[in-house]
Amino acid sequence: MREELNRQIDRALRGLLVEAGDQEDPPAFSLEVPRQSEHGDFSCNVAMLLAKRLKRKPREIATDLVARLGDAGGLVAAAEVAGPGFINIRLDASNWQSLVAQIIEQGGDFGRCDIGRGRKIQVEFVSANPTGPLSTGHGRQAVLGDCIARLFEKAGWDVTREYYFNDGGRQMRVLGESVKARYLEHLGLAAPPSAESLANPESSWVEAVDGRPVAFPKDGYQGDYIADIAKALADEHGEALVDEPGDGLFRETAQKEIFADIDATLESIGIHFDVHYNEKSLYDEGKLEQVIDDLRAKGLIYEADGAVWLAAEKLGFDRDRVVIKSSGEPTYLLPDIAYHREKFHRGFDRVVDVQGADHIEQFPYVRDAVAALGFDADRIELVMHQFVTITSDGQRVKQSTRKATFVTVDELVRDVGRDVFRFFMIERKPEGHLDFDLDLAKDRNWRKNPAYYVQYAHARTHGIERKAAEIGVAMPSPDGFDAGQLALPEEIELVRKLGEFPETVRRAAETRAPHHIAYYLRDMAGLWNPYVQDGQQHRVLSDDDALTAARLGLVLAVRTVLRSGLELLGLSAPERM
RNA sequence: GCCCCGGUAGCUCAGUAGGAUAGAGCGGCUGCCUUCUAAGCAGCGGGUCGGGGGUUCAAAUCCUCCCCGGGGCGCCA
Repeated sequence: MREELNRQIDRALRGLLVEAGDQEDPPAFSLEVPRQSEHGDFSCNVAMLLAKRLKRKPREIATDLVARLGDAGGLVAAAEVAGPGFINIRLDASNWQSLVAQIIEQGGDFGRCDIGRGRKIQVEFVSANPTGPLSTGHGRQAVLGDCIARLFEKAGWDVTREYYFNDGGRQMRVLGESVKARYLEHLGLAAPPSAESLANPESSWVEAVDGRPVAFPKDGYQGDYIADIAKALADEHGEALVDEPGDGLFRETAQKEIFADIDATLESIGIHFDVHYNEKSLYDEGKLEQVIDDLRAKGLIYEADGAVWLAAEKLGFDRDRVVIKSSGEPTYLLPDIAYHREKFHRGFDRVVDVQGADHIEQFPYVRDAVAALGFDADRIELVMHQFVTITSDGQRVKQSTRKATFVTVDELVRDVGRDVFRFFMIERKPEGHLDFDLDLAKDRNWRKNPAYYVQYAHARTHGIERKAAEIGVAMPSPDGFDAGQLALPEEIELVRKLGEFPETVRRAAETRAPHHIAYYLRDMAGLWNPYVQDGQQHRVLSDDDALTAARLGLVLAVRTVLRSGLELLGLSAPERM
């Protein structure tokens, strides 16, 4: 509809330019849905854009264009000049009415597009190290990444959801040390600190427990889950593991169990990954050495102070970065570069990294290093998101990762349920802070809680269908009603909103911003709920068979779009509530 | 000091390929239950779009300077 209108305006425009003796191409004008419906279905700004070029008054140009548009026929019901030179266009109502049948016919495909043309895109998200339960920040990222992936699927991309599994490096060693410390403590063998602990500079921290000194790693993980794992190991093996290094069985057990928990958490909010990519495999397959060699060949690697450096200044950064520490261990940067190069080797046309704001600084190094290795850096995109705060009773709920007093995804999901969790996490634009209103999220009142409000709008379509069945009225087929019956302003309004869905999906996909879908759904529900509620004015089920059929068609169209939208956010679309 | 992100109604936030009278939810106030779910709906009140300059026919939106908040600037990840 929009495209057709665009063509017609373009044709009128070219005619006008030819007559004016102007050889240039017409300007790129906008054709938007005005805020106020009194301004018509579409509004065009082209006359104002041309004013200077043609040295004529905008309103004059607009008037000429409207005259030329007159021949359009069929599509346009009325076009008028307004304000400083807008051309406001009202479409013939039949255009909107026929949309209802189209939506029903297309079903879940309404809103789908083929921007991706089947190309391969990878969305990497969560990628949390298996050192503890998922925090709310991870939860936000999980929902965000998943919704972005859903949008890409809707836009015709072949999507791979990927979790980069950090199982190499120091962090996992500290995890193992932490478990071992708790293991010794549990067996009453913790004091004094073991020789191994004291010999290791990373394990020299001594913590007082019940007045006794206990060896515990510096920056160790203090959560109860560590003690639980330790206890399970003690129960199973007794004192047999006293001489086992922290980096061995302790680390492996902790990693496995914690990851299983993470997986279960993600499962509980409906998130699945296609690939779990192991950092360790990059080590095992020699990818790190390859990257070093290739970067060295480009003159971007040098040695100094016993470490290996990336000459980042040559790439325009303000300082160089260590990629292999003097200890011989790579920093996170090296495997990251290797990993991202692998993404291209694996054939992805486009790569999207979803990351928290704390990682933002690192991204350019990875991207530009991969670019230096000969890949198109524009094909790597970053979606950055800020963190989550939890508010209850007007107060911030205090969170500390170090003390392991943070609110976990599990706790939140237990309190508010999966659908509300997802909706609240996706409702804000990624780059802004997200304030999770726990009281509102817990509120079962559908009027207040926006997640329920949208779901309830969907459930209402089924409520009407149930009522129809009761009185023996069948739901119509796409060609089984005359949509011309839908003539009330609020009905046209509803259909117009339905018509915006494809454009909304496209925009959300292109800008990687799923919150647009959440807002669209609230708007849609905000039109539909009142329509249903105010049934004195326009009951769907009435004595007028033709009108009833048309309104039931509207019910089906609304349901189709609401369900598609909920699906894009990964929410259920309940039939009754 | 440098880099990134925010600053829009009492609160939480939409709105940036420049468009007309800046929107929503929550909270507040006032109404509506013989109804396809009142777990709902209608209405009212609420604003120097952080501030100053600039570009433009037109700026919340673009440029610039400043203020405030968050994050980051490691041989941590």
